[in-house]
Amino acid sequence: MVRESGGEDTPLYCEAAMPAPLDKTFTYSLPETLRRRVRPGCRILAPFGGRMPAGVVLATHSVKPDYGTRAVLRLLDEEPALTPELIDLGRWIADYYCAPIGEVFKAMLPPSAEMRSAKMVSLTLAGADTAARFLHANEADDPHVLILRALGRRPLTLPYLKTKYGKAETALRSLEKRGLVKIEAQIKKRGPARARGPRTAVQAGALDAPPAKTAEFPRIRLNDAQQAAFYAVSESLHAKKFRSFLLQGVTGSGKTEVYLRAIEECLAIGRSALLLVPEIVLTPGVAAQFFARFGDNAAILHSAFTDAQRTEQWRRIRGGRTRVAIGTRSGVFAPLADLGLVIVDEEHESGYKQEEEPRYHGRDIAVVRAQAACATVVLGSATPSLESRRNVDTGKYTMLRLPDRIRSRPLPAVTVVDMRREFVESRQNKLFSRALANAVDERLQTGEQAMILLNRRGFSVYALCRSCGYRVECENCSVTLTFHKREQRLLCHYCGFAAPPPKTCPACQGEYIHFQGSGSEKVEEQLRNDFPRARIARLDRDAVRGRGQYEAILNGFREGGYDLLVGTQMIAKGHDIPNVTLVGVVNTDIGLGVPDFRAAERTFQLLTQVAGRAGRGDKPGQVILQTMNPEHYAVELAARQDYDAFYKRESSFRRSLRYPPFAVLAAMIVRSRKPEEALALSGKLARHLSPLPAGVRMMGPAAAPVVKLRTEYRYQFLLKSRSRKDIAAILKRAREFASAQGRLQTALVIDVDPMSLL
DNA sequence: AGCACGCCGACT
DNA sequence: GTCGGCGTGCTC
Repeated sequence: MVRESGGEDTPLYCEAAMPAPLDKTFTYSLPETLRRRVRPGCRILAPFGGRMPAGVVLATHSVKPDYGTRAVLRLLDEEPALTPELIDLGRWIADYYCAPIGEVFKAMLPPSAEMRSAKMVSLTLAGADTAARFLHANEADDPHVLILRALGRRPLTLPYLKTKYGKAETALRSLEKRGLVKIEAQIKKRGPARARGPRTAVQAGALDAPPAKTAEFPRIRLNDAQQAAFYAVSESLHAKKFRSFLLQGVTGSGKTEVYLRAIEECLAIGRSALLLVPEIVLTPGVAAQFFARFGDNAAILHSAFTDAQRTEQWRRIRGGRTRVAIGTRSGVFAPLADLGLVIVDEEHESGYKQEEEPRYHGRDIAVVRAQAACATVVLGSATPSLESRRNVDTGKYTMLRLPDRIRSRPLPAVTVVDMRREFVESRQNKLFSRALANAVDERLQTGEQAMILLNRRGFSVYALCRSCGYRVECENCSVTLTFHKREQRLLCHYCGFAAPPPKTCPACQGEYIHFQGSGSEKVEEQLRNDFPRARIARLDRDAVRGRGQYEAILNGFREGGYDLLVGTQMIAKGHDIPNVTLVGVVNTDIGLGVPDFRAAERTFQLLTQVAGRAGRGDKPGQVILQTMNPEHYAVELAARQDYDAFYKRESSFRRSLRYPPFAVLAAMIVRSRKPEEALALSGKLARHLSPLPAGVRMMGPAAAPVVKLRTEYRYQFLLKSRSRKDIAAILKRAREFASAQGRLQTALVIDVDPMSLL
């Protein structure tokens, strides 16, 4: 090991995580001016390949590497952006999830950093000469001339020139070749962003809702169960040791109030607190409630904010100006110092899992982070994930229950309608059973409201030719296109591809194209048909295109502007509308047919959740579940609102087939634009990995349920084992194999603890 | 992932 | 002859 002398505490090099899908870190030399200023956790700009991206310094040292180094160009943070605690967390994530370390650290920071470097185009001496000659030329449409003229005034960025002038790319290339301009990766003029004075998100206009006054959200007296839960959490907070709780409470049992008290207690002790919520729950209304309680001491991290707003909120946390952060998935990386409490609300929500690199689970990271910080973690849900619930059984988590709805509202009465019998008895193939139609009618008479759920977007599931059976498929994915009637187009729900609905069959020119199956849009239309006087609103991804639409529709419904609300699972999430006394589920079976071991769990959770929307006021609620599988345990037990029985039943299924939480699962997907390449590589990988250690089972390679996704063909492996160590070792070998195959690193996707197998 | 470099068809 | 397509290989 060669040590150079740089003085005791003046490092000569830094190790940095750079944004590329690579497992390694990169060593840069530090120019003299930066040697004392660059510290672990700081962001830097450094030359990397042909660009100048932002990286994160993980360590500094004076050990000369045995390869040449390039110098850090610029320091972006005088104060480290990441604490040592978060650097360790990032390293852990990269290791645990087999994720490229640079991608991990990029995901841990607000998004603006990357934008600070850009390619600059400037004139060479010869170029300046030529530009001067063209100054008064009249060839106004030649991009070469236009660009030279523009550059004659000052250097410009490449992206700017590309948007301003057509064919800029081509023109610049030839200008560069002729030595008239030079293109260099450089940083923009702007200096390192400086922290501004303290401003809350409300003041910054980050939220649409008016700043609420504290009086609007009075402190509610806790009931006995809430009190007991709060005491348990409080005790743990005071102990300042790592401890995990699972807070199980049915919808409306007052979990939020327990969270708020716990956060207050944590602040009183002098430590900071973090609350994670699923994307959909973090609306301006929720944010306002939070600000009302914690005022300027709260920061909100939400992907719906602009980059500038997110950076602003992040800086307030990092600067210690706020001790409470509320955020969605990536909020788990909030740079709070001295963290005492982490709460994960609706911990079972799949939205906590990031479905792109790095594929981490926000809830699981929350627990790991809490452990490292000696903090208390509270996972809350009405329908806990099997993983979390099992951790109670094994003693890792302490269970806290809130069994009652506050003010003792009764649980709704649930009816299961067997749609097979319905057809036999009514001889009609209708979307709504007689029971549901009658129940809706009743609500319209009494002025009460109803929610109708069909968990699928669009109008119909596919366009089918009556003559030859051809079904219109996506150009990029191996799935059928969904018909969206209002927009009059066929849409791919996987990649967004859109096509006009064909008038005749593309395969046989047949004239009878039939739109088969039903989505939320058709439910809406059918309701308008059957109940012409009802005022109907729809809530799904298509209806909430613009900012604030979600809230607008929901508020309209809450305020009585509509009688019926139709929608996908979006209508099932966290909101309280007292006048709703009926919830109808048109087709409970949609999720059950999915080839995924979590199908039953997801169905149970959705049905339980949506059923909880009925009768939250003083009026009792009614729930009608239409199904072809009335005997399926997910349907039956959701109808009985019996979580414990579901947990038992589902556990025995998972145990016998060795699925999580009784085994560790990892998915590997080999992908390529060429189907034969994907197939060949997956075969090679399988051979490379065998023989597997005892106790590890590998399923596949097999075509992924959606073989072709976004123009790529995918073959899937599933690894199952009791031993996480064994799985990790295999994944490591798989990655090394992929690297050794050349440019194929990104051809292998690894998903540790996958939530979805599509 | 970007991005540069390099080697082959169809245009001025 | 050049332009520009995208296969190949690398990034301290």
